[in-house]
Amino acid sequence: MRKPDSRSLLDWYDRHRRDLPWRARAGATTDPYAVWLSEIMLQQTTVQAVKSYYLKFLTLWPTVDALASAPLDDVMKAWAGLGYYSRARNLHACAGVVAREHGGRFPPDEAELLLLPGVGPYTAAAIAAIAFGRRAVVVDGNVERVAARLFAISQTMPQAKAAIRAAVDAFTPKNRAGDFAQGMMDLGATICTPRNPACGLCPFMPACAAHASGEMERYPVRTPKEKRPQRAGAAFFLERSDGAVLVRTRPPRGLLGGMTEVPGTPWSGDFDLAKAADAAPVKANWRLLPGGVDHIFTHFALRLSVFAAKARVGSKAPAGMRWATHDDLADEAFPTVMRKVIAHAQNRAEF
DNA sequence: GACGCGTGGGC
DNA sequence: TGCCCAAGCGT
Repeated sequence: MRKPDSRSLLDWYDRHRRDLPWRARAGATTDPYAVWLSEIMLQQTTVQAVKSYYLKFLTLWPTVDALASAPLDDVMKAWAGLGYYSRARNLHACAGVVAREHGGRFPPDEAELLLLPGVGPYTAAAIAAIAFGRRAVVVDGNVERVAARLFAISQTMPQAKAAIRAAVDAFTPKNRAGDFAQGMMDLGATICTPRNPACGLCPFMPACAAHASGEMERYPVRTPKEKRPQRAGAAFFLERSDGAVLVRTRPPRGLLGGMTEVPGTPWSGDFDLAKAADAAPVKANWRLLPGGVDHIFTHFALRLSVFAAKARVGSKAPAGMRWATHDDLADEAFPTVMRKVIAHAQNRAEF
């Protein structure tokens, strides 16, 4: 079997690189702000999901100084629907640090990038390599998979991370480290995929230990996951006759931190629907709507029962809550699960 | 080092 | 359908 060669990957990248909104033309340099913004959005998130958000953010805030000057609420609203909302909070905090402490310019040094909020080992290396041309060892999920297969690393994850990183380090070229990193990621996303890898199109096929063994999908080796627990709760959809909806803001940290929600019960594994109406935020003629809302989070599945009632235009919002007017409803920082609740209630308004 | 943290798409 | 996973980070 041949030794793998970074040159063959760079040649492949020059011919097959994906055209992405945040990616500069071949040979051109990229605005570090654009690289940073895209990398934060791409954390655990698919390219397809990121594209429209990336373009929206660049339009709303073309520079890191503009983003730093924006109210956090506006950033949370613009991020709504993309998930992992602590990223949005850290994004805003990071923009502030870069604007105030670095004169509006991202530091080119990997160790300094690592100090920024929301920037971890992967993102610091990616920005250093892609935006500044520094040699850095860039290891994301794609690179892990490519390297684990190429070198048949048989330890289970995450224990294998050290060996994978060492292998990628030894394999990363001094020049074009940014293109090398993006090439490894493009290869993982389009050829060396988790299932049914297209080995016939891979520049590493003659050098790949996993391909030689015929067990490509065995790598990286993972331990099976626990079953996802189920939780349940109730949401209370109170709508005024002018279309305003009663909402509140979640605490800044934790699940859906800082996002807007319809008031409701806690979500628990032993939710009792019979007692749910006692938790309503105001006295009203609450009716339990038929059906419910199902939503899957990373670590639990949720089923929400939805109660609905009407309120007069003059009704005051209880302490800690507010009315989201009909016209502003679409712009609220609702996470997807809350958009489902609202759509469910509005679709069943006749009940 | 393990866990908490969203959402949507592919098969 | 249920499960896996996606350019990870903070605690």
